[in-house]
Amino acid sequence: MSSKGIVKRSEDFSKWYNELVLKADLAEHSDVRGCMIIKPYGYAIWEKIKDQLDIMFKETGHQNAYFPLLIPKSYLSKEAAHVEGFAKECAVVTHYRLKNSEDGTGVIVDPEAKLEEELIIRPTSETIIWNTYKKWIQSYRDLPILVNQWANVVRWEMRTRLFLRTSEFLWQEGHTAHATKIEAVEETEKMLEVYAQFVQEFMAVPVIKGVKSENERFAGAEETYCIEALMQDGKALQAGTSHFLGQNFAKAFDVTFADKEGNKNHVWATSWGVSTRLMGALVMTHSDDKGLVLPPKLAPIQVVIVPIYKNEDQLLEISEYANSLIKELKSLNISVKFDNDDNKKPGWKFAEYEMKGVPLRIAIGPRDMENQTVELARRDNLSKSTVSQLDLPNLLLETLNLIQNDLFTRSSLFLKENTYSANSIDQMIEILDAKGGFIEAFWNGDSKSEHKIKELTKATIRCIPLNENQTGNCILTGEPNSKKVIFARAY
RNA sequence: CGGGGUGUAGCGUAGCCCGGUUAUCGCGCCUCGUUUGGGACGAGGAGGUCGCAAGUUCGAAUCUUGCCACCCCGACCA
Repeated sequence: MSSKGIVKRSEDFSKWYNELVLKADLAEHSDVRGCMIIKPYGYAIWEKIKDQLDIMFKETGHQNAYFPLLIPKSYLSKEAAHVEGFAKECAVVTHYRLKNSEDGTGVIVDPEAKLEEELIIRPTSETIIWNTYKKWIQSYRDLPILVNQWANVVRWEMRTRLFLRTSEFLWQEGHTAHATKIEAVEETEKMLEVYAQFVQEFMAVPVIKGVKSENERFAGAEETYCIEALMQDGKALQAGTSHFLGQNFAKAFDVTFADKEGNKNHVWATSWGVSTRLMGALVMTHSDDKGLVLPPKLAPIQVVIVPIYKNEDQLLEISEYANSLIKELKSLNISVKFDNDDNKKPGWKFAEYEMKGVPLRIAIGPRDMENQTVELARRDNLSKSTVSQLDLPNLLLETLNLIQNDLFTRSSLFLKENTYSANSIDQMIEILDAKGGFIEAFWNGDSKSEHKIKELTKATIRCIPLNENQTGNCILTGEPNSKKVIFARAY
């Protein structure tokens, strides 16, 4: 690899992703296995994601709260399926103190300081939250509880990738409590809709909404709703999940409420989350061989201005114009950076901002100043044009909107073009081996068939699409009246 | 956690098989000057526990063992 650029997607998609994340300054590996350092530029994108989602959660009536990182080990085991799902990947705190080692070479765990009850670092917070909700809920008047928390969680993963799967990751987890099943199901579906809207409208990533098969369901859920996205290499990525938890956690933690008639009932629950994995989806959906491509709505810098000059006077003149332009752009809520760093040449800056995915670049040189123009370059399609300085701010605003739309149009087309239907296992394997993608096929609903298909094709059922009533013959068994599902090889 | 690979300056690397002066080169970094419309050029300079630990040896980047990290492929997963 040269110190410039990154490997091509067509050569090694996985390597391309890794290099891009590092070179675009999004994140790097920490010294602790499986953990990542999210760098300021990467974190700025995450903050944009977070801020927008937070607005949307609040618009739908939710409030933020914070529950502890450490959870008593015993809580996890209260819900059988839940402990089954998470026990194998929990970090455990066993001691609360260190002391100097006797040979003076460092510190050791103080064996005297063993915890009576070991604590686990949350892999998710259902247990501690439901243990708390028990205290919060007595009557139907206490319901619904609509709470979200922004937090970090730890799942001890065997194989990690920056953003896509790390041992510690950032996410939000919504946890709601309801008096009726209908209301809880509605909440689950509502939040799935919020996710779908956010991902499509802000990330410009098209998704398929559906529910998971039993195998793929969240540990402890009655039903897991999800949005599934398709990456450029033809692999699927689960972008968000929303779970209808039924009364499982209410029963496990004995959370009941008195209804209007005074009858005691168990509370109905939901939980839903998206994580820093969305960053991975963002990268793998839009970016190209020159680096990151960001949708304007999530770009920390939407417009970069690069001056081109031969002497101080020219720079001064360009700066003067640039500063007045910046003022106008700020009033239009466009984030802009004027890069007048004299140590870097324009060509270097061009490449750098392309790597970082800045949607629009303006280059201004003496020639432009003379003609009252600027050179405008779009990151998404790499087009360049010379445009008038007159009414430039509005043009930029329009172009940013255009880019946002074009990205979504393009990724939607990709999704459409890479969604196939298959009538036989052989055909499915053939398609998957050739180009990946989503495969629509019929499935008899049996877990055993699902496992068998996975064994044969390495593809899993990504989801059973919502509002899909079509039936046909099962791709494995040929059974009639099987339901239509989406298969793919997945991250 | 299994199989394979890699680890040498901030980054990328040569040297390792076959042990022997002061560890190679490029990029980046610092200073000065010239430059600036697609990753500039010259001169000078700084920068190294050769992943970590132990062992073999007169002598280890090089050989042996263990450990760690990362990458690829499996199993598991958001």
